[in-house]
Amino acid sequence: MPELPEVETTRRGIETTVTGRRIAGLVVRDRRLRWPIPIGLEDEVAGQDIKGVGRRAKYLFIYCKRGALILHLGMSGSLRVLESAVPPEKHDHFDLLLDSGRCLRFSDPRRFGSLHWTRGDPATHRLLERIGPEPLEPEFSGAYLHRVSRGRRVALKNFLMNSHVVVGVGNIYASESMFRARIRPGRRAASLTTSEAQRLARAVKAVLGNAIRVGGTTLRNYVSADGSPGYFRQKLYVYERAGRPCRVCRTPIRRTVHGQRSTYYCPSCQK
DNA sequence: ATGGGCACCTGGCTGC
DNA sequence: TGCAGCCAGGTGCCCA
Repeated sequence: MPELPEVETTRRGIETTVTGRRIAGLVVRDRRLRWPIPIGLEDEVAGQDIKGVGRRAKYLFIYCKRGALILHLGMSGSLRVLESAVPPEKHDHFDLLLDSGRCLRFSDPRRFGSLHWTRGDPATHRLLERIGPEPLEPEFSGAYLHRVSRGRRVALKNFLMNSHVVVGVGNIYASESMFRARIRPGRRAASLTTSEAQRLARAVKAVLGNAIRVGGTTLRNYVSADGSPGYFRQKLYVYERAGRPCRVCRTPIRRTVHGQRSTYYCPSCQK
């Protein structure tokens, strides 16, 4: 479920609960996430003081005095704040217990999520050191997009989803951004003109920014940190709307596949 | 360097 | 009602 807006919503949702607290314990029930949770992490983390919560791409950071936890929600993960460590359910893989008595519970049916610990700056962690700019930062601009797309033959939608180009643009928002920029997702990246690159960068910022403002899109069973669902608070223009009329021009939305992922677009609005 | 495909996993839905 | 088949929001890695 989580794309960048959902991850940022989660970050904000846990921030005030965990900042300034001490970790009373880490309880791991299933280590088999995308990367196994290291044995002994419980001892490393217990007693650490939490300084704050950060995010880079879709990775969440819990900064501690002597290191940081690096968390990823994968495709089906969620992080919730509980008043106490009530009995866990099937996919509740670990709990971070706080000295306040509260519990930060990680749940992830598909186990594509992950938990790492680093003693250094998490931004320089092996998984993060070579990724592209944040989409909402000024560094990500039309000029940047135009420059890095020169000579690239991949479909624009895949290009947008490449974390070396820009981070945090997942499958839903890639389609939505292409629609907002009125550019066909299957075009080669190199075909972007300067004005189209400008439109596309602005579209990505607007789509992600709006989604964050309303607390994430949320399809199916995503829950934010307080457990609220937040269904469809963002209006989707093309995603999962194949065959239905375009909200702008009524032309039926088309579905295609790029890089084994569903792509949606309006054949009339997008050129 | 680039692009394409695969892998990791479970659950929900569809259609027979 | 049962079951096989297909699909799903991520992303690191391997190979040509």
